[in-house]
Amino acid sequence: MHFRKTTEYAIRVMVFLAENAGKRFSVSALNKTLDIPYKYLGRLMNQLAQKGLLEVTQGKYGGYLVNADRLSEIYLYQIVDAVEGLQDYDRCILGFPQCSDENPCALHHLWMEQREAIKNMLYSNSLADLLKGEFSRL
Amino acid sequence: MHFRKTTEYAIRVMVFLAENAGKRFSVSALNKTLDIPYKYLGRLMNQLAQKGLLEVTQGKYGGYLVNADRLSEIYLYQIVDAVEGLQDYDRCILGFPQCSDENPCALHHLWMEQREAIKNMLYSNSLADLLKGEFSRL
DNA sequence: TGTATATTCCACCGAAAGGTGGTAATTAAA
DNA sequence: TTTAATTACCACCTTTCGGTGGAATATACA
Repeated sequence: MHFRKTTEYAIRVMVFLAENAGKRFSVSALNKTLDIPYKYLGRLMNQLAQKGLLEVTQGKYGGYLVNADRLSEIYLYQIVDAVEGLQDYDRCILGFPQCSDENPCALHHLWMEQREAIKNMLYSNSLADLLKGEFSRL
Repeated sequence: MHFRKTTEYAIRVMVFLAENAGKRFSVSALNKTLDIPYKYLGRLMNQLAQKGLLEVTQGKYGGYLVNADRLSEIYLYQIVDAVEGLQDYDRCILGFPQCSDENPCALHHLWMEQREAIKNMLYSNSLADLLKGEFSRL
């Protein structure tokens, strides 16, 4: 049970940029401080920028940044969605396509609880919440 | 956020054998009813048998079974451990090696809650609990 | 003891995730 | 207008996971 490594990277970068909101960082700067492979990070940053999760400027002195006034609009689920998608959170843990509340598999209720709790965590916490250290629950 | 496919397969088989405790099934029988690739399943069954999670007899009319009186001794965490290991449940969600309760990353407390809840689910529910549909929490 | 039906074991194949290399395009500023 | 620093893009490499093929081994029973 784990997030993809790429998702881990994405959250790491976004949290870092949130902590340094408004400042612009090049890929090589991020690479040095965050210990994420340079080239792979470059591709990831591009992906996050295209999803609108951060702002990018090209050319010399260019780089990536997150604006301070956007921190409360960027939720964890958006980061996860941008890199690995959210499909997993609607899937039967045993992979039974017919599994549902009405026709539950042996782990359905048990798993639903966990899955919904995680979903809730992802949907109710923005970057701003993380920085404050005051976490939200729906 | 998901279990490996192999873990899904393992839980699926174990739950099925639990529901049919005491009966012996060949790989091809399991393959037909559980929709898991024949050859891959064979390897998985062998692995589960070696971990002591089920009993196997070789040769004609051989196959795999779980004894009814062992259902309350086999916990979900053992199945997960047998196939993908339990390392993930002690890892920082951002991959920071120095992350701890004293020196938490921005998601530490939030993530700990979820992680511990899942751990708790895995450690407190046996196959017997699943069949009864009466789930346990520590 | 021969045969059919099993598991076991080993090597390989294929797809997906993670990671690298090279070059083109973009831009600030000397 | 040239140069340096940067992102963007494309193709490829490596590792891991999921999956397959085939032969060796075990065993019930006719």
